[in-house]
Amino acid sequence: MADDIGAARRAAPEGRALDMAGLDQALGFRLRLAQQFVFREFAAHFAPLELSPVLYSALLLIEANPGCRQTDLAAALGVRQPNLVERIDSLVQRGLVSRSPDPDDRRANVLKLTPAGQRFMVRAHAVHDRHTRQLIERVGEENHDKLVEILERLY
Amino acid sequence: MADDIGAARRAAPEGRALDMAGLDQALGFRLRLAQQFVFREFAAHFAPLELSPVLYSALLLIEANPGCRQTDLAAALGVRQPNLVERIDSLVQRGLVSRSPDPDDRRANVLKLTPAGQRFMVRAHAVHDRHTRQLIERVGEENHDKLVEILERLY
DNA sequence: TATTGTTATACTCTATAACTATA
DNA sequence: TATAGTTATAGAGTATAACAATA
Repeated sequence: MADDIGAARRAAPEGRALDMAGLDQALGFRLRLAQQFVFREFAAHFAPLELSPVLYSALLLIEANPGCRQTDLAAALGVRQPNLVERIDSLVQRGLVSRSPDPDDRRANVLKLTPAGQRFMVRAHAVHDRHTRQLIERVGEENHDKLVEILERLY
Repeated sequence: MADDIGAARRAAPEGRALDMAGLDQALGFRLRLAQQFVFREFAAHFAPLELSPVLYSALLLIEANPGCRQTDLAAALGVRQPNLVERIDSLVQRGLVSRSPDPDDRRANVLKLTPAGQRFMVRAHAVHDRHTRQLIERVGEENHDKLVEILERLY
């Protein structure tokens, strides 16, 4: 008997599970783990396209709003302007986005997809569809939709 | 008329709202904004205690699992061991946690709350309760519970 | 050989202040 | 005066590799 207990202990040396003390019912804790998971899945899907969530979101909004300005894009993405500059730089350098001064307001830049950027987005949309379908498979379509609805209400 | 349009434009210089192109229905996008919001609220509530979400979670688990090891704590928190070391350091330096070598396995450390740490957690629990009640007020209790349930299923 | 804790390091995301050029 | 974009910088959070001590 004592040997069996010892064997069980040796067979499970991956560490002892802790009493979670209700932490697993805390919204902030769940949000952090869930976001880590979803972003890891996103990164795995989008690795071939070398797109982070914010880069994909930026391309998506520029596609839907050709001629938009960086200020409005930052506000829509929930990112500060200074943190958007280098990311736009990278999209311009990759030939996906054009940034040109707005003739009506020469302080502002006008953002558009280049033809290469438009072709690139065909692939990106397909990858995002696969990513989304995988998430829906994981939690069920009702739960997925409910999740988005409540999260939208939260913020 | 033209003057009115001009006035309306000047009265709303906060920027133009963009076509969100379905981005606001994307789970990853919603998760990012929701987590930003919840963490900001958390930070506002816990500023007097100088606790980040991970620091509070660590204290909570040490309180519920006196004598636990850093490996198991890191696994429970969803954090890598190297990233936990300095945070434990700070809790030890603040006199809230004691870290002593495990006599049964001298590679390992044993973590416990100090008496000061136990007193500190009375305040921390009260602050977390207020934080949680505010989140529940925002989305409703049913939605809050549903949210935690689905997020738990997601990860 | 494998594991615990640690150090060093790097990369990302986020935040603010201050600058420029325009308005 | 205020705004658009930029630069510089600082602070979290997270990731891996490699090491010493111990099992």
